[in-house]
Amino acid sequence: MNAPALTKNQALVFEVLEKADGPLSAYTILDKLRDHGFRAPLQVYRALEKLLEYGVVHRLESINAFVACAHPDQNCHSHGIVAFAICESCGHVMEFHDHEVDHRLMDWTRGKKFKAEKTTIEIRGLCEACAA
Amino acid sequence: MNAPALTKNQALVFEVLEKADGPLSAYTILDKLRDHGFRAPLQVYRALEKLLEYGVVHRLESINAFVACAHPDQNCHSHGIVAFAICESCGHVMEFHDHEVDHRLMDWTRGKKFKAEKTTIEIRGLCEACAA
DNA sequence: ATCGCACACGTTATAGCATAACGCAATTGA
DNA sequence: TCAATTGCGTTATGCTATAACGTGTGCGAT
Ligand SMILES: [Zn+2]
Ligand SMILES: [Zn+2]
Ligand SMILES: [Zn+2]
Ligand SMILES: [Zn+2]
Repeated sequence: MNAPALTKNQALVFEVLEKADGPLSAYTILDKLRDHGFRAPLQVYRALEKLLEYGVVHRLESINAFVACAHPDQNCHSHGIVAFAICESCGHVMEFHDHEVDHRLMDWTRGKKFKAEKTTIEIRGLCEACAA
Repeated sequence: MNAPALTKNQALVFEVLEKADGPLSAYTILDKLRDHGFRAPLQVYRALEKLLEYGVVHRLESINAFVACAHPDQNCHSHGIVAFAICESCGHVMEFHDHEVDHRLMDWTRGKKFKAEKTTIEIRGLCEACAA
């Protein structure tokens, strides 16, 4: 899915996520956009839905939060499963891809004839700075 | 963490999960236990907290639900990361382990000096029966 | 024995996350 | 022009999870 021009609301939500130094919940985004006229959660969720579809934002399932894609130039959807390491202390997120992991999981699903649609890989723990 | 004898509430919650043929939300569990005196979400969440700690129940982050461990005899905590394939049509869950995947993720975290505490791997899609 | 502590439990209230359902306006394409 | 699509705003609601308080019970230390 390639990203068409963003609408006003989509651009606002995306900008907030890009500027943030970590993942944000939908309601946190809402609060940051009240000055721009946002009043209701749906305004955020609807924008997020599109941004996720375009692949420019990722959802972190294990913490109910959203983060701008760390690889804006590439197309995340095109190079396999996206994995995240989430620091539970400072909140920073590292996004990475590992084709070998993709391969192993694909092997498993093929063996089980399971049709994978969306795979979540999230490692929670402490980043180097916080573990010290 | 080895499981000590379960308390009454813990046993009731575990029994519900074991008998279910798929993951259940905490509130669904609550409803199933109203006849046994359960009245409030906390009764379920407190039991789940312990069952998760003992490793006999897993939490599916991507669907906010809980499932009994599929390997009751083994100790899931002892053989690496637990991965799940979740059918979005029939709700069935397959639990598996792949040491090669564990290895790759561990390699990555070591390289980044990230101290992993808990890793989530969840594949959502369609099981063989439902994909047909 | 009784004090202190840990733990499970019950209850009420609240916080946090997400969507349903309605209507309106602008765009597009037949 | 008409119908279909898409985005938007608003209100209301539903689902998920925890805070805060108090009770009772078991158990080891004094
Ligand atoms: Zn990305
Ligand atoms: Zn950190
Ligand atoms: Zn297990
Ligand atoms: Zn299925």
